[in-house]
Parts: sequence; C-alpha cells; structure tokens
Amino acid sequence: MGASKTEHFTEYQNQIALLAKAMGHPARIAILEFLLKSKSCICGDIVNELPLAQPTISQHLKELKNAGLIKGNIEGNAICYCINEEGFEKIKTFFETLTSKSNSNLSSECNPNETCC
Amino acid sequence: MGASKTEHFTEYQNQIALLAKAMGHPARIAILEFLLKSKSCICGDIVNELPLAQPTISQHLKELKNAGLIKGNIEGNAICYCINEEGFEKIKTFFETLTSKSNSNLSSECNPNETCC
DNA sequence: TTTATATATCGTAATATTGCAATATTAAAA
DNA sequence: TTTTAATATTGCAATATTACGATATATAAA
Repeated sequence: MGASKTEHFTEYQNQIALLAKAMGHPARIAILEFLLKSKSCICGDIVNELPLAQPTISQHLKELKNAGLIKGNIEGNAICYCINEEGFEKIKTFFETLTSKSNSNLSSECNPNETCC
Repeated sequence: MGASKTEHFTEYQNQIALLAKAMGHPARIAILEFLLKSKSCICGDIVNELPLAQPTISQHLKELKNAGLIKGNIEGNAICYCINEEGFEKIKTFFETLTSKSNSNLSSECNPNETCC
C-alpha cells in the first residue's frame, strides 16, 4: 500500500507523527540545528551549509515549513528562514507529557517470576 | 534516489533523525502511548488495541525496537513489550537542548526594516 | 501428540521519499 | 532592459515505507 491509514488514528497521534516524520531525516535535523545555532533568521545561503544540491534542500525546507517547524518569508531576493516556536512547542510538550508518564519503575509492575524487559 | 545520504551528516544528526523517523507514524505513536499509559510491560495483545492487521503491527513493533524506543522479551507464549527508557532519554535530551537554544527572542535579531518571519 | 494461540517472516502491491538535473520564477543589480 | 543571483518547481530514477495475505514458528493447552 504505502499510504498510512491516518483515518484510524486520533488528530493528536497524526499531528505528533507528522512533526516527528518531518524531523526524521538528518538533513532536516541539520537545518534545524543551524537555524537554532544562529539564533536569528537566516536570509539566504542555507544551501552552502549542507552537502546536498539546491533543489534537494529546497524540498527539505518545504517539508519543515509544511510541518510547522520553520517559517519562511520573502526578503527581496532571498528567503528568510527561522524556527517556528509554535511547532516546536507542540512536539516539546508531547515529549514532556510522555516522559513524565514514563518515570515510574516499570519493571516492578511486571511478573516478578520472569526477567521482564 | 530514495536513500538518505547519511554519510554526509554527523552521528548525532543521524541518531536523532532515526529516533524521530521511528516516531513518524501514527500507529507507532499509538503503540508508545499505549505502553506508557499502562505503566508496565504489555505481555501480548497490542494487536487488539490497534486498527491494523497483525503482521503490520508486528512490523511497527520491530521498527520501534530497532530504533531503541521499546524493548521486547519472550514470555512463554507471548511477548512482553515495554518502553526503552534509554532511547526516550536520548530524544528527550535532544529536545531540551534544542528548545533551550530557541528561547531567545529571534525577531529582535532580524533586520528591523523588514517583517522577518 | 494434536490443537489452539501469539507472534514473526515472506512476498508483494501500492504509494512515498530522496536526490538531482533541467528549468522556471522572481527580484536586485548593472 | 538585460543580466545576475537566489530560490522554487518539474520530471524522473532509485529506493524506502506501508499494509496485508499466506505461511512459518514456537509455546501452551487439551
């Protein structure tokens, strides 16, 4: 098939999966790191920072934008890219919720007769 | 091509991307939520919790296991699955690092003449 | 031993992703 | 207006992902 059965899952599950998927490529992680490191909008030349061809980077930027992880504005001849705090907040909150749930001692609740996980 | 150029990126970037990719599907988010909600190992019947066929779920579980997000042990007739705290810690730390970097006021550092992002 | 139950693997079809060359678009500079 | 520079879009080939039926495997129960 190849297409995810999104209709069977909650809005929330699909939303988080979409954000995670957008981060599921090293080039896109590199882009995010670069934008965060610079602590400002980057108007131009993300292309020179990455070992990929210009159309490929353009595509990755588009995906990050669609997922809501970055923003891009036209600035004359160049495009200004920066982090979209809103998208980051969403996925950050998800992780905080997840990890707060996972802090209990799991193994103590398993069958004590067996070596469980 | 279809294959990511992982050799051009850092270990760290590839690691995070791999974890994020594993979370990039609603079914896998649902599985993680289920394991976290139950606060213990689930020995059997994750299949009944999800609207997908058994082989499909088996495949998703395998991916989560490979990424280091869950653990699985054979318990007689069933398999015990639970959260792998280590993998979660890794991606959680990444987000904490990222978000701590992104808390500065980005727009103030942009060109004040333009509406930048 | 036979049967039932739970999970994994294989094979395969449908679809998505990745990467890039070629080309288009758009605005600044000359 | 023509040229230059930056980014986007298109088209396409290679590969990956998703989903599931059929089947294999392995343990428990009868």
